[in-house]
Amino acid sequence: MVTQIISTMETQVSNGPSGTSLPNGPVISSNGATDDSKTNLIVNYLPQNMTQEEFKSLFGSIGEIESCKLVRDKITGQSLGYGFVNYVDPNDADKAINTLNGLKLQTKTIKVSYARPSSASIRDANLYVSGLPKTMSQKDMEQLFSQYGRIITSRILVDQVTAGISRGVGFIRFDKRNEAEEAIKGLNGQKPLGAAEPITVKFANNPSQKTGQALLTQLYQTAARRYTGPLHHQTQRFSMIPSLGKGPDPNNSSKPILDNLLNASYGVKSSPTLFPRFSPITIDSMTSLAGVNLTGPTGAGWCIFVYNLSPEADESVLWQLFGPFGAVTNVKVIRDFTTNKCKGFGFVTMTNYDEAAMAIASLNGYRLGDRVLQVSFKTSKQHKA
DNA sequence: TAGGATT
Repeated sequence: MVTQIISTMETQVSNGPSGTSLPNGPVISSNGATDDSKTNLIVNYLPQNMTQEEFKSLFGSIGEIESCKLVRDKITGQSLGYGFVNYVDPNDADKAINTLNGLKLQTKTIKVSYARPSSASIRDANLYVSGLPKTMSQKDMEQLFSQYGRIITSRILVDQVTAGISRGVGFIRFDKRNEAEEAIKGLNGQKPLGAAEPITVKFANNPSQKTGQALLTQLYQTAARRYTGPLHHQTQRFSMIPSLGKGPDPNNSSKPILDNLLNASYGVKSSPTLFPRFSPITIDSMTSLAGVNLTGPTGAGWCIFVYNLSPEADESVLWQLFGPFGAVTNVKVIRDFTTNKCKGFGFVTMTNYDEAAMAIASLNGYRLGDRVLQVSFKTSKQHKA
């Protein structure tokens, strides 16, 4: 059965660093070791096909990175959908959380938060819960489990076809493994207050522990994508565009992501009716232009010219706009040297032609606040201008 | 009855 995630509600407990802070630069403790609790971030819910390079490019647009790593499966090399970014400056880590947490990339909404110090005690602390009453919300479930420790994430799976009815199964990740153990002891086989049936609580399987068949399937898909490009879900991708006009994801408790940065242009009435719908004609006409006077796809990918950005626009705006369409390798806002304000345009590099074409077809003419964007493949003529 | 949260 097809399922989807209800949400990735944040817990009330802060995941932030503790201890004394310095205004700038790495924090050095008395024993000489660097304390990266204010610079090291964990990034979750990354798109499956995002590469290390794209990952670095996205987070490097915020500030200087000390190190970053997209975590991969040791055997298949596939992304595990999360990674770490350690900034040089704690202020940039803070900025990355404020501007990139909640960013929509393809079908995912990424989560950016401080990484907890690595420790054996925080591993294998994820629980699988089944037999939950269908009426139990994510909050209800957290309330039930929170007596056993600090909850890092929780989710309830829902049926897609019945528009979000709980399937009665979910996950609870505790901060510490021993907290998860206590929750199993206390809740497995117990009936929640008012429930007719007892719930089952056990350690979740590690998602990377796949069956041989699943591994083969994954390897096959990986190989197939090398030749045919990523699988496309155009309807899904397009359905995300009107959401640009709706502001931050209400399921994500991050601060209003881009509102401040964009003169609240995401928050006001960016009418979906003004949004140019997918047009096969548009795509065909662009396809016919390929190779005529475009700069792509040399090396890094297809370069896209974005015109009529506001003076306040920054790189995260471009990630926000183009990320949902596919692999973005680089974004650049062109700024005035003296004022550091955006000069009204920028560039985006996308790996795949069809994803770039789709982004252009969708975003050219898109109203961003009180501005109408002009989006096209970068041409040699524009390059000279 | 199945998510990609610790390099």
